[in-house]
Amino acid sequence: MENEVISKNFIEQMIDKDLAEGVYDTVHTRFPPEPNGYLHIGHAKSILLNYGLAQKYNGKFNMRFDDTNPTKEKVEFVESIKADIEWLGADWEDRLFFASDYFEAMYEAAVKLIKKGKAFVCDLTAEEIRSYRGTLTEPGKESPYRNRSVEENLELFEAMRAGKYADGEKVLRAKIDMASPNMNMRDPVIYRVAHISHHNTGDKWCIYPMYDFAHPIEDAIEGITHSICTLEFEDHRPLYDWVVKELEYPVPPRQIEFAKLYLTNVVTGKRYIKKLVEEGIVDGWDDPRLVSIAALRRRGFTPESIRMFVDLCGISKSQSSVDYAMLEYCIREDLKLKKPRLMAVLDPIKLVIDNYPEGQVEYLDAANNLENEDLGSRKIPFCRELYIEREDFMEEPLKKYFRLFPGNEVRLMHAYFVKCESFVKDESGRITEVHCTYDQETKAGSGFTGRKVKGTIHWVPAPYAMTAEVRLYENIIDEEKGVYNEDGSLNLNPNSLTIVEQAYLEPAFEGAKPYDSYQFVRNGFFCVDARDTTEEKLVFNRIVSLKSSFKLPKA
RNA sequence: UGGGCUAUCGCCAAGCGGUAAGGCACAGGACUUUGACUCCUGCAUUCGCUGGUUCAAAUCCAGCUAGCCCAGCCA
Repeated sequence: MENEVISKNFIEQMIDKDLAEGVYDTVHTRFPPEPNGYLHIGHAKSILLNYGLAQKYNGKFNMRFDDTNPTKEKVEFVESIKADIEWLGADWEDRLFFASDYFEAMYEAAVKLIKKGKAFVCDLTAEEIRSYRGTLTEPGKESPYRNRSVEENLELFEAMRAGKYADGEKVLRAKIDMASPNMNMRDPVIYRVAHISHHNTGDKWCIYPMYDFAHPIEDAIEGITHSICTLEFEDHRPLYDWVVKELEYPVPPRQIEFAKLYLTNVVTGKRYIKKLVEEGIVDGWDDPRLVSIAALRRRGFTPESIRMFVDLCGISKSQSSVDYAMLEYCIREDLKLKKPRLMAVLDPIKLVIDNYPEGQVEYLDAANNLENEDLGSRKIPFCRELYIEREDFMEEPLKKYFRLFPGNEVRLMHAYFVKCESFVKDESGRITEVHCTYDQETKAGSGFTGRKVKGTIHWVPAPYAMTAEVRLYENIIDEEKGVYNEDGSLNLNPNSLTIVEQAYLEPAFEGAKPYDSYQFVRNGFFCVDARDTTEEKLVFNRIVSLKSSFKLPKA
């Protein structure tokens, strides 16, 4: 079947090389988010990449919260992150870790550096450290505290831990090179004082390690072989390697960077999403217009579709922005064969079948999905009065329009051929009713071949139709102007607000559950809203529209 | 002459010295219980630019250009 050769991405090539050269004899990856917000589509790429690599190489995948800065972290976020990752299908088995559980080991590691003369306690203020650091083009200068004795450093560091200093009073710094062209190597701060309660360790600590120091230690402790992160950490790799080397870990992990996932016309920055949420422009982290995992789930995207998407995007080091259409393609592709195709009329117009006996009802058998018989079938009541889509009737047809117009015959999906005889307008000229006659011979499935019809339209039985709200979300970013304005602010699309339509549905929707996704014939893919649906009221969010090559000109 | 990274179709992305994969999007056509789906067909004489090496370069070398990242006691 699938005989296409999927070439390996550059990370897999590096791993192959490592394995071949015996640098590592296994593959161990991890996903290390800081619990300071919700996960979005970009994180999904990283999660699936790391988890996928572990699977491909028969290795292991760890889940680890990188919680070394208590000022930004919350348990609320660790719970949501765990839920999102599970939903995506990445399995960390019994390996759920917290960086904060390694604080003691990190403290010991810092002591080791001090003893080696590779770290010192610095009394400079934050501003002084900044000015001593130099600039991008000029080297920095050494701190006056740089040459304290090992003994003094040890004593001071212990006092830092004991809480003898206020926030900002002292820091521990690595002793590397103030003249390095790489800013990260100019004696980076590796421990700071912060008298604040930590979500995991409480008040046990008042000093916290910095990312650059903590991360390599976390990886080494867990036996991570390939520590995969995004491009902005490329400049940090020399420091990562320095820490791992000075601490003398027998099998040092390797950091590999890849490009973040950006989507066109979508806000992916955590900062901006937070702003949208706080200003009430969207109604929460799971607002369907966002691309957080929670939002995508609420909108009806499946884990499978997201995995397919991430797969399709590929892994590289070039900064890129993937077309939103690719995401839509993935959900269409995943749902089209596994979800029922049901009929719903979003903008109704009444259709009366004049030669169909008043009061008569027959239950037609309709396949749930013509392409997938496994989905079975349902019975739809058919009667004299139906609703059809307003755009499926034209008083004066455009060329190549083959739906309903005076004198034309079309098929009612799953039912009969119907021929338009007349129509009714109100005072304002708006069409209110279309009158047809049907041909009993032409019942769907009867094998009738007498004549053909160019168009087929969907419908709903008027007396039996259920009503529901359908929300059509527009992209929150203006598609033409792009994401940002010239001043760097977000370029919001005023039309992104929910457009609510009162839809008429077949009775089959009875019992629909939150997160259920459906195909509405010709209207696209919809998901039962998880937040706003009640027992009396069904609300659907549109996941994606179907493609349609015949577009009616706009009025 | 600060450092690091990246540049292949509108958007992703293979390619690793032997003469430009694939997907999305788009455009035609066939089919159709909807114009969806499916199925065909088309879509880079050219790889940021300029030179050089070679029988042969997107792939090697040199020089340019453009974009992204770095001066948190954030991650």
